[in-house]
Amino acid sequence: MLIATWNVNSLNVRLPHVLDWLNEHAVDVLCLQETKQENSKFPFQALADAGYHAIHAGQKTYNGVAILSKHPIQEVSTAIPGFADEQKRVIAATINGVRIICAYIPNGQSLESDKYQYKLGWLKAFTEYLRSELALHPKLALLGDYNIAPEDRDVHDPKAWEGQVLVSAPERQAFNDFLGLGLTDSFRLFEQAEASFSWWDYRMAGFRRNLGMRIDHILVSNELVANCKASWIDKAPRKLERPSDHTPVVLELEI
DNA sequence: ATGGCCATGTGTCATGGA
Repeated sequence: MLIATWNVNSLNVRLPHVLDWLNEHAVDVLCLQETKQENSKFPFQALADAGYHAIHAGQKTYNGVAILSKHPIQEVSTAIPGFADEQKRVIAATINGVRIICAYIPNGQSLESDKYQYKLGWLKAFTEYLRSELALHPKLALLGDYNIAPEDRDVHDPKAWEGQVLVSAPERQAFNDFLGLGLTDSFRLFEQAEASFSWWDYRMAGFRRNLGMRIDHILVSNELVANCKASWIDKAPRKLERPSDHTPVVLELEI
């Protein structure tokens, strides 16, 4: 099956892109971030018409995560248990026997910001949540906007970004802690072009000049590594009119 | 050419994104 993640930066604006993309690629599972709408506004019907079940944890203006699936969605969870968070950033479900966790990890803004402290606290709680989920579900995939570029090769200009948010040592440590739990960056299981990115700033002609970052990831548990057949970033939606600043990341799983 | 965007709602600016 094909699973994918895409930060759409407003599903209200991007729904036509999402429907077109689903129609073209027929992925089995698509995790969305930054839907930026309440559940009552979520386009359940349009997605059902396209052949997709959907679950959504939304809020007005900010955040919001969803999982779309061609297959039945089971064991839904919409938060990190025991972690009080006003922001809708996590939704999880079991699909075809695979635990799918869709996450929108906080941005952090800058190292001096309160939002950075929130990000680090969030990552700590999320890591413990992942640990418990992995114990319950050996077949697990974590998809989403991590707001972390794990290595320098995931950054267009590592010198310019050195020590900044998205690449700082504590953030990269948190990413490595995920790996330490028994997760693997599926994108790097396969040969990839240099300067492969999933996000480009709207400003400074970032996309045209490929001034991007790879911050959207699909991590898989050890038990799924052998099932991974291919992974790629689909840059096509980033070329459309009124694009999201992120583009989809896809993993082919032999399930 | 060293700037340059976009979405939202509180709305014609401020805030957040990354």
